[in-house]
Amino acid sequence: MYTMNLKELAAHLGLSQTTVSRALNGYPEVSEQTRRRVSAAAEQHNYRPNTRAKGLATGRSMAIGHVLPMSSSHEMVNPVFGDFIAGAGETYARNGYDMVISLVEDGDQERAYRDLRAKGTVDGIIVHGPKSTDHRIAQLSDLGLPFVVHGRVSSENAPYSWVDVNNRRAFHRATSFLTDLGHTRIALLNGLESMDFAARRRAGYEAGLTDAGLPLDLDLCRSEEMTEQFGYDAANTLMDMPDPATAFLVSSIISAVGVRRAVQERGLALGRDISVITHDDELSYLQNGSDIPQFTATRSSVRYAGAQAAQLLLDKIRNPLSAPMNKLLEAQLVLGQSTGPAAK
Amino acid sequence: MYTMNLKELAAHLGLSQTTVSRALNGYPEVSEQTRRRVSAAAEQHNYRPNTRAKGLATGRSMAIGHVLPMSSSHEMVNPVFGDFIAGAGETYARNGYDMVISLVEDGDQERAYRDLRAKGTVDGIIVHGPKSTDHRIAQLSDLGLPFVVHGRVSSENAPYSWVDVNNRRAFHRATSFLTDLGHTRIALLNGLESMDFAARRRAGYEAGLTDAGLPLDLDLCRSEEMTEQFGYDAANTLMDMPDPATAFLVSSIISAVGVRRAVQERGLALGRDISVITHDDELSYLQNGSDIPQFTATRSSVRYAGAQAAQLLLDKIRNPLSAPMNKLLEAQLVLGQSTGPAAK
DNA sequence: TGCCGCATCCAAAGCGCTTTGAAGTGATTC
DNA sequence: GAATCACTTCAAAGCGCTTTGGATGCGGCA
Repeated sequence: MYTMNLKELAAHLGLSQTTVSRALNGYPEVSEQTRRRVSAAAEQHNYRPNTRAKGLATGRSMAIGHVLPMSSSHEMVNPVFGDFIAGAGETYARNGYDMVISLVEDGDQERAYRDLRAKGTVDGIIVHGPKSTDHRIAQLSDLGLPFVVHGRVSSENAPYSWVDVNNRRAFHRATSFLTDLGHTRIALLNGLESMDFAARRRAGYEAGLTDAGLPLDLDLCRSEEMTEQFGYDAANTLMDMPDPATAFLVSSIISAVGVRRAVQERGLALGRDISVITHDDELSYLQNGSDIPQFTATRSSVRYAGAQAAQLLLDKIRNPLSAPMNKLLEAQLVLGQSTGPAAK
Repeated sequence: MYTMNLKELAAHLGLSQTTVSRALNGYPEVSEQTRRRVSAAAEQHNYRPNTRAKGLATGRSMAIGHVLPMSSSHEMVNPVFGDFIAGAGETYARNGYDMVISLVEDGDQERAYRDLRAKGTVDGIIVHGPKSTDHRIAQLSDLGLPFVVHGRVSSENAPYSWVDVNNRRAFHRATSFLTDLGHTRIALLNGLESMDFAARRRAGYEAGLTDAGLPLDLDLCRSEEMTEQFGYDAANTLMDMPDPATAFLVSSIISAVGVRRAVQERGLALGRDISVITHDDELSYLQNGSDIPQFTATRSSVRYAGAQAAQLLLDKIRNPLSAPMNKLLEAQLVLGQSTGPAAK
């Protein structure tokens, strides 16, 4: 299919490129009449300005980069990512931005950011999977490339933009809820605790135990990639202990599904024999029940977080001198069918 | 951080832009000595050619577009997408390509492709979620933009490039496996049957029934977005029928998890009271057991499919005149713990 | 009549790169 | 010594757009 460019369109209209460009970009120094004529012709010939040429001229790429760390050992794309970009993508689309995804190995992170910056591929980036100690923040600040972090970095005390869930409070509340129900053997099935979010959840969990005067038992704490299999295996191990867990606090609904499998396989019932609270990102394909939530959960839409992060980033790009902005989302504690009083 | 451009680098070296450009791009008409000198300087100053400028000059964008249809009713990003792009992304990275994602509403599809083409954002695209009847193929062929389909389009008889799983055969075999075990009430929990892959699975299922001389009972066939909740609800309904299903053939491990939940909630056991076979895309976060597969399954790595599709597309871009290429992946039928002989 | 201001429009430069066509330099050949 | 050649290097054009700094024409005003 043939595609017209500005020069040809201008020639076709008997106008200069300048005028056509201005007409299409809504500049005032062009009469309403010609603007309409230009618009009509552009529409008819299906003219779209070439992104690269436009970008070269304006110095902006109208694209946002998402950098996903993948440790070379287990190259997984977290399922919450899908819903996150669904939210972000909608915001981008509304504002005429494209979304480019980079899957980067842990070692190459630094280079990846430099490249993105030097090559000018994107106008800003969203940082995924921040760790408790993460040099990327400092590095990105140096680079002068606008960015927003999905999550936070505890080690970083200079200000930067982020969108995060109040993970600590969520898990604190969840733990307290379980201790109030009389549970004393509460297991924590957490994500990798090098990840910032997981460390915060851990802290919330510990605070909850402390509130109830319960000791921290490291045997009850597991920390791994949050797969279904992890939930299953960990639950089995923990229920087989001499002094077994009676409640599980789980970092992802995916692992919670694994816990449920282990529980049900033993002929036990969730909410009666074993209590489970999970964090629920409101994944579209793995919803927590329809009417009554299946799991009691700390709920926070990751899709919404994506939309928010995208918006913050676009604002930052529009106004580069603005101070870093933060958004702390509170998770709801929703009551489901997976929790109940501890057996006597 | 300061970034150098070609002009400055050339000036710094006391060479022309031509020579520097050629040195860096490996052209022969430059002496080894100067090439080394140039490379060293480029490395030292962290020079990366600007993507947009390079693209403008070469006419290529070094980016691949992934277009995800999202019906406006339920805007879901399929979880298999994550693993697919993990596979594709690796191939792109190795070849210096970027990956840009477009989330497009069903109505805007046509326009989205025109735009992508006219704006020159990408050199080729991967088409996701093809339907049995899908005009996008014809349209893309018209556009002259290289593309590869993840899946196929039954309505299309002109050749085009695709990567697909042999869904029909996989579900045929799975059905036969169940009938061989003596099951006569086999339910099909399928994806939306407007989707091509789902239609093919349906056909395989029907062929399997026919082979065994079993009638097609439409009450046993469900077709929806493949969520966990769908599996749960459908399983409950089908087990409550007067002449209930004793086996389930499920299109996604996510829905299979829902089926399992329904089964276990009733105190029934998978593989003994109820048989389940699911399709298993080998999702990294939802693996089908570790040593012994939990579910008997038709298995095919969607991550691998992503890598293959990407490779086909890059080949096509490199050699635009080549004939369309296809890759039909055979699913393995792996035996797990979720199937057993029908109860007498 | 002459001048100014306003509303429109335009030519040309520039964004950072690749690539064409040509030129400079020795070394080699007759 | 001139002509040829291979090897390096370069100046400049061009990719498709935006934007600067004029031009042009017209009515209004003194």
